[in-house]
Amino acid sequence: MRIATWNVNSLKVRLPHVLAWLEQQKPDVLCLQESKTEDVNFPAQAIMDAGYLPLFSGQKTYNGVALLSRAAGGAGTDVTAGIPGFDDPQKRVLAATYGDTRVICIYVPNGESVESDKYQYKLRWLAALAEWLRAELQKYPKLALLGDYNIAPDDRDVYDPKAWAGKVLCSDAERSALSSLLALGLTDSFRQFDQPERSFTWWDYRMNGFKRKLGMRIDHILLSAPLAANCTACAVDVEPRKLERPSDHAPVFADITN
DNA sequence: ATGGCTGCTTTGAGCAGA
Repeated sequence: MRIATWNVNSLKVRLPHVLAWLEQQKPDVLCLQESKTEDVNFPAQAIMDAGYLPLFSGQKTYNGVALLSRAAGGAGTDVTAGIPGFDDPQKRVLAATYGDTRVICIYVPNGESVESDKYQYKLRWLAALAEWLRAELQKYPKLALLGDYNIAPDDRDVYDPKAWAGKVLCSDAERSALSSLLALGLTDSFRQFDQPERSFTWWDYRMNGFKRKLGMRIDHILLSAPLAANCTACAVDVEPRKLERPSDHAPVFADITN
């Protein structure tokens, strides 16, 4: 199966790009973040017309996550929105089971800056996520955690690591929180394979960030051991970032046999 | 040089993103 993640920065604006990408890449499950769409306005019909079944948890203006799965593979089951026990009005988590694979779509808080209250919220949020995942992994040995983590794991994932040292997305506490997720038994599927230098998933709209290759790798696919063992590829597809009115993020996909 | 783009919002200046 092919699983993928894409922060679309408004599904309303990016719907044509998403439909084209589904047609071209034919993922079995695509996780979306920043749909910025209330559920009542979710473009479910257009998604279904493209041969996909949508699950969504959204709100006006900010956040919003969705899971799109190939209709032939059936709808997801055991759907969970949010982190159980973590009271949060922000719509950032959606999980569903496809066959025997648990797919969890996450939109980690940005954090704004290490001095911000939003940074503390980010760290609390990540701690709650890790606690919940510990239980999820017990229930679902085949688990994939995909999304916008808003964390660059390593200096090679940052265009200018010296300038970003200690800053939000790169701070020790954030990288430590990511390590805690990996310590649960998850693998960064992207680093299972040789990758081009300067592989990124987000580029600032300003200052021609994309053309100048000034980006960060902050969107990730983490796989539990049984899935990582059967993962045959993981890559960033930068093509949608070249389109008119692109999202500032590019999609990432992973291929898993069986 | 704290800007710069983009999307959104009881429509227009301000927030948020990263």
